[in-house]
Amino acid sequence: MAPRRKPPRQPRKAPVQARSEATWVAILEATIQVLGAQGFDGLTTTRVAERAGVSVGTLYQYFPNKHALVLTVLERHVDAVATMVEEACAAHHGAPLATMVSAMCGAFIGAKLRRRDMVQALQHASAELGGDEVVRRRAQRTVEAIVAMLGTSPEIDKGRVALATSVLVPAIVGVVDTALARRADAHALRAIERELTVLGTAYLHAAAA
Amino acid sequence: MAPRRKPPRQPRKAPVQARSEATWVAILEATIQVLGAQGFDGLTTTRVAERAGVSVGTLYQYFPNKHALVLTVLERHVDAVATMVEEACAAHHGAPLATMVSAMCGAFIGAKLRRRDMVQALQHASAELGGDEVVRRRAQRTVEAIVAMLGTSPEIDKGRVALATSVLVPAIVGVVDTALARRADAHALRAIERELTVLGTAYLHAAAA
DNA sequence: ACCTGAACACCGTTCAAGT
DNA sequence: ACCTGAACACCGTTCAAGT
Repeated sequence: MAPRRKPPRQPRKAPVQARSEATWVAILEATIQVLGAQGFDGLTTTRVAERAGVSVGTLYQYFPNKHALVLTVLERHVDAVATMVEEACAAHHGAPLATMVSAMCGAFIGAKLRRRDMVQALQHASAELGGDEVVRRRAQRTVEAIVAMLGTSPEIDKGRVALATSVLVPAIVGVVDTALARRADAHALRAIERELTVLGTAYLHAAAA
Repeated sequence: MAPRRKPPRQPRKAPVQARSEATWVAILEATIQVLGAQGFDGLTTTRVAERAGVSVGTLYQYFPNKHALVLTVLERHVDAVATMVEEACAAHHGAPLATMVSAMCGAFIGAKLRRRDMVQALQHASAELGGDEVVRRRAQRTVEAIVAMLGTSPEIDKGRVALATSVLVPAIVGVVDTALARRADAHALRAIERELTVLGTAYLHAAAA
C-alpha cells in the first residue's frame, strides 16, 4: 500500500515479444479474476502471479506496482464504456433532443450492465489513488462527443451546451453508479433510464431559456 | 488490509470512563490529522496511535480495525452534511419550488465546502469497504426530509415526488462531488449551484407532466 | 530477453504482562 | 479498568542468479 523505502521506478515498458505479450495479457486477466473472486482487499500480487502462472518477479517486470495492475484494468473498462457512449452520440446527430438524451443514457447503462461483474469489482478501486484521474481523462473525449451531438439540435441554446453537458454528465453518472452500487435490477434500471431522459431533456430545454 | 487468520472480534464497546472518552476522541482526531497530512495510503495504525499519544494496543481497544477508524470519521462527516441539508429543507416548507431546490443545493455545497479538507482526505476512503454503505444509510433520512419539503409544493405531482427525489439526490451529489474532486473554486461552485437549481427545478416540473 | 523465488522492510493485529 | 509493546503473520517489492 504505502510506498516503500526506495523511490518508485519507471513504469515497465510494454512487452516486445510474442511470449511476453501473452504474459502481459495473462497477468491482466488474472487480476480481473482475482478481483472478481476475492474482492479488492483480497487482491494480492502473489495471488495474481500464481493465477497467471508466473512468479511475482515477472509480474513486476510488466507492472510497476499493484496500483498499476488495477488501474490498467480500470482504464480498459472505462474506455469500453466511453467508446459505446460515443458511438451512440455519433449515431444520433440531428435526432430530436429527447431521443439524443435517451440514446446516450441507454448506451451508458447498457455498457455498464454488460460488464456488471467488472463494475462491481472495480467499485472500490475507482476511488483509489489515480482512479478518478483515469475516469476524468477518458471522460473528456466523451463529453466532446456529447457536445457535438447536442450541437446539432435546434432545441438548445448553443452558447450553453458546453456548460450544460459538463453538469449533465456527472449527474447521469452519479445516478447510474448509485443505482448499480445498490444492486438495482434490470427493471429498476430501465425506470431510471426513463427518469434520466426526462431529467436531461427538461434541463437542456430549460438551459435554453 | 486483508483479514488475518483469526475471525474479526466484536467491535469494541464505547468507553465508559472520562479518561477513556478522552482517549477515544484523541484517536479519532489523530486519524483526521494523519489522513489530512499523509493521505489514505499513509494512514498507519502505528502512526495514528503515536499521534494520539497512546500505544497501538490501546487503539485496538477502541476500534476493531483500521477500517473502523476511517469509517467513524466518515460517519461523523456525512452526518454533519446531512444534518445541514435537512435543516435547510425544514426551513423551506411552502417556498416556491426553485427556492427549495436552490436552498438544498446551497446547503449541500456549503456543508461540503466548510469541511473541504476532510472531503479531500475522505475522498479515497469513501469507496472502501462499507464506505458507501455509511453514506447510503444516512442519506435515507435526508431523502425523506427532501420529500417532505417538496410535498408542500403545489408545483409538483405528489405521486412522483419520491421517485424524482431518489433520482435527483444522486444527480446533485454526483455533480458536486465531481466538481470537488476537480478542485473547483468557490466561484465555479456557485455557477454549479445555479445550474443544479435550473436542473432540479426543470426536472421536478417535468416530472409533474 | 525473460523468468525465478528467497530476502527485506514494512504493516495490521494480538495478547501476556503491567499499572 | 486501562494501557504497553514485543511478537506474529502477512504483503508489496527487489535483485542476484538462472534459462
